[in-house]
Amino acid sequence: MSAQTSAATNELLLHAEEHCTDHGKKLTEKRRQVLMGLLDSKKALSAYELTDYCREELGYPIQAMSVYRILDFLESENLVHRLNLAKKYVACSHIACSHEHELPQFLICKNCFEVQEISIKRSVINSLNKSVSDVGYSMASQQLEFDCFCGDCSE
Amino acid sequence: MSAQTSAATNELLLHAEEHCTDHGKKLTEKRRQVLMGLLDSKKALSAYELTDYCREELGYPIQAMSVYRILDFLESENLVHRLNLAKKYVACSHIACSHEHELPQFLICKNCFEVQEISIKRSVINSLNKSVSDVGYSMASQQLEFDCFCGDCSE
DNA sequence: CCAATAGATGTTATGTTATATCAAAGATAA
DNA sequence: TTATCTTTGATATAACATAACATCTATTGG
Repeated sequence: MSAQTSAATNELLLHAEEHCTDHGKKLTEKRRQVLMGLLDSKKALSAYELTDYCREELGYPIQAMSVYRILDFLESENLVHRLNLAKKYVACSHIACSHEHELPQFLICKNCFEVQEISIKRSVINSLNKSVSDVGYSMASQQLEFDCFCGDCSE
Repeated sequence: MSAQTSAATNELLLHAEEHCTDHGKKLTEKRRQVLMGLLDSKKALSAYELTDYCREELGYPIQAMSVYRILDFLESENLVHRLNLAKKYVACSHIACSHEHELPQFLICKNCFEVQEISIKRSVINSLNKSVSDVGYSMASQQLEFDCFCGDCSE
């Protein structure tokens, strides 16, 4: 539909659809459009930016409320990650992978909101968990987020 | 003024005042009140919660706008930390320390917003920085925040 | 001491992110 | 095909945050 929507994006959307049906869920048209928006965008988008992007760039008008609901759904299906620090959302970079992946860590450029999904060494994560449990706490999630500057935006 | 304001809090307020004057800044009455609110509270507070706390618990009415400005000031003086993940604020736990401290890391209980300020081992931080620079990024801040559960709130 | 100035706070408006609620539309199943 | 469940629309509101300008207060130079 959209000029921006590449063959690669369509390939990923097929994977996402299969992923959903495998779980007895449906990748409806609207859900597809929101995911397409995130896949086509090269950076993290807020829910409201995503409504604009869908409407203006993809030609799919959608309401912010629906976007929030759909993001919740996509996140529950592990197709999308919510970045709490940036208050933005990104498509999972492993949609096409069939295997289970480790929990993701995200580097978010504070300037341009480009997002890099990385895997930190298990030993480092374990050290972190140790520091946390030493004071009687436990990690609520192993999904870590770090405010960064990307190569282009480094001062 | 307030029943809750302990001798320990007053001691810390004196340190804070001295700290400000050393930098040619003033810990005004309102700034003092906001800091007192954070010191008296055992958990992280949002700016709006802080206005309520100051008014209801300490008897100092203050507007949310002023609280935001004052929090900016107190943060610039390193007397207060802004927790981006929780969107809340805490008094620095090292106000009474005269020495320079390492950059802080925070464990924030997702349930009750109790905050634990810890120091993660330098080697772990270095490993993290390495993982980040490996993909061409750089950390925007070494102040790390982790969503956790405290001992009481652990499932 | 007083006027000029800088700094702090008051006040109002608005922007951004997110949730709650109920109605309508669409899909699924008995 | 009617009943039910899921999805989406629509509206309202909450929570968090900043912008802009007015007013008040403290400081300082004359």
